[in-house]
Amino acid sequence: MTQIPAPPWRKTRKASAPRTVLSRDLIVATGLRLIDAEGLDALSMRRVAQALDTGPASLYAHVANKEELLELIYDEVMSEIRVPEPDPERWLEQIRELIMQAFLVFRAHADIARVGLATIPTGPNGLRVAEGQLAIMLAGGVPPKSAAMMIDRLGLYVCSDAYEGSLYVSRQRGSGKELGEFMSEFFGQIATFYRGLPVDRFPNLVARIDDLMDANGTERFEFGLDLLLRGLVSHIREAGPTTKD
Amino acid sequence: MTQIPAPPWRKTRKASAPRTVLSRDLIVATGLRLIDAEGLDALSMRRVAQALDTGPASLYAHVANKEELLELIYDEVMSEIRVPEPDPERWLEQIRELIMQAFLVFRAHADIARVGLATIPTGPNGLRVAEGQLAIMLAGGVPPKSAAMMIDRLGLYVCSDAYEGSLYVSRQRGSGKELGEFMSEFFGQIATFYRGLPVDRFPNLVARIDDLMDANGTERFEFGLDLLLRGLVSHIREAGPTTKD
DNA sequence: CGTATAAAACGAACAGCGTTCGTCGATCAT
DNA sequence: ATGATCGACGAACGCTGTTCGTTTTATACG
Repeated sequence: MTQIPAPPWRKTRKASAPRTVLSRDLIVATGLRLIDAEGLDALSMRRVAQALDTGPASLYAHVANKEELLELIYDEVMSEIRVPEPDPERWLEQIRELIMQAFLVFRAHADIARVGLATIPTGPNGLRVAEGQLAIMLAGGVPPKSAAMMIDRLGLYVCSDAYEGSLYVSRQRGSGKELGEFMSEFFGQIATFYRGLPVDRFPNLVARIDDLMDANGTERFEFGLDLLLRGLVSHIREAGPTTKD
Repeated sequence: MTQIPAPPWRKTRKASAPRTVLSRDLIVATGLRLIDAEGLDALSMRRVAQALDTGPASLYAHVANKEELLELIYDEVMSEIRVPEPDPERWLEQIRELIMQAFLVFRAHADIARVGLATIPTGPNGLRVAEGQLAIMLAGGVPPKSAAMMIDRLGLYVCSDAYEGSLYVSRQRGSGKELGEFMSEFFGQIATFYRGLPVDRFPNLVARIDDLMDANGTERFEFGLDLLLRGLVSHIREAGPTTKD
């Protein structure tokens, strides 16, 4: 909902700040900074309050509870996603690029995807991105019902993949090691585990360990995204591309 | 020195109360029962211990920590999934049926999918299911690397969808209402919210609310699964179905 | 049969969590 | 100047996962 900002000519008194000046935006920004720096697990109301040099109770004047704070932070992250003007000729590429962009944004703010997975987007930026996807697909001639479903599935896919990725980051954070070292060590252990499995019960797993292990996160994500988009095209072809609503 | 009589508050021997016999399996079974009955959020080490008429510390003799307990419960749930003997002619249907079966199992034990999403499967049943998928796809002529990726993506998809579904169950549980009533009320609120959005900023969302809202969980899941499988077939056709490893 | 030893069970406690309550102090309209 | 309103905040509640040190039990052995 578009809300009218306070007219700047209204008395800006404020100046004298005897108490610390809290605000919703400041709390959200601080929360996001903490998540980026220390991870979602480290984000507690107490921690945010501490970073703002106050007590936890003070936050509740601006934010209903932790869940609302997380949703606000999530929407703040979504603001980084840019949606293009729909081009009917390039709708498929546009969707692919949009989703890849979202993937990269979630990667950058690793842990925040855990929040998105648990939330129906109602913030301005979440709505903006959904509207953008829908506009692109409708412009490209995707049947409305399929487009609506697709938004849902793509959103789930992006968030869930980023979520999975964030778990490794969490573990790495807990281990204290550097990321590259942690990753190779971790996957080395997994590979060793798989290699030690009884061949009679898991012949294919053991035989294909290298195939199971060698793709990195981005490759896996793009593979799945490619499947979903190929599938959509195939689905449209079959159902008829010019279905009326 | 006068003999001090035994202080009456000193231990009274406790009578002969045969200690409860704990075991890993019993703890896991109890944990699963509690999750089904009260939800994952209600599962604490204290709650499990209480159900077994003991203290939380007693559990740690059989289970390393809460995470390990959850993984054991998760694998226990996976034991309900049956994998068929690979039939090269029917590989695609077999995969589809297997994934749908997993979907239904996760639905039945609502909250457990949250654990699966956070875990690389290393339990016997997780491995069994993965081996089964791989066997079916390899028998069907899917290139090994694609099959390996597919296992990963399908697992992520099933868990993430079930996870999302479990969130509604959690909220319903918290609200105290009956499931059907809660669902229709909840989605009614969402629809109302979307309908109230400013049309100038979100024209397509507002115009397509019914398309966005009307599919139920199972339809959405099958839609996405269909996309992934269509995409796989398309991918194989393009890359060549008989690629050597 | 009595006793030593290892394993399991356990009570209590620690540090941390989200959230609420009641109070205090500052700002603003009158 | 004064009363009302609202943000800031200290303290507390009930909960969490986990650990420590101790007690109790079952088993092995002389």
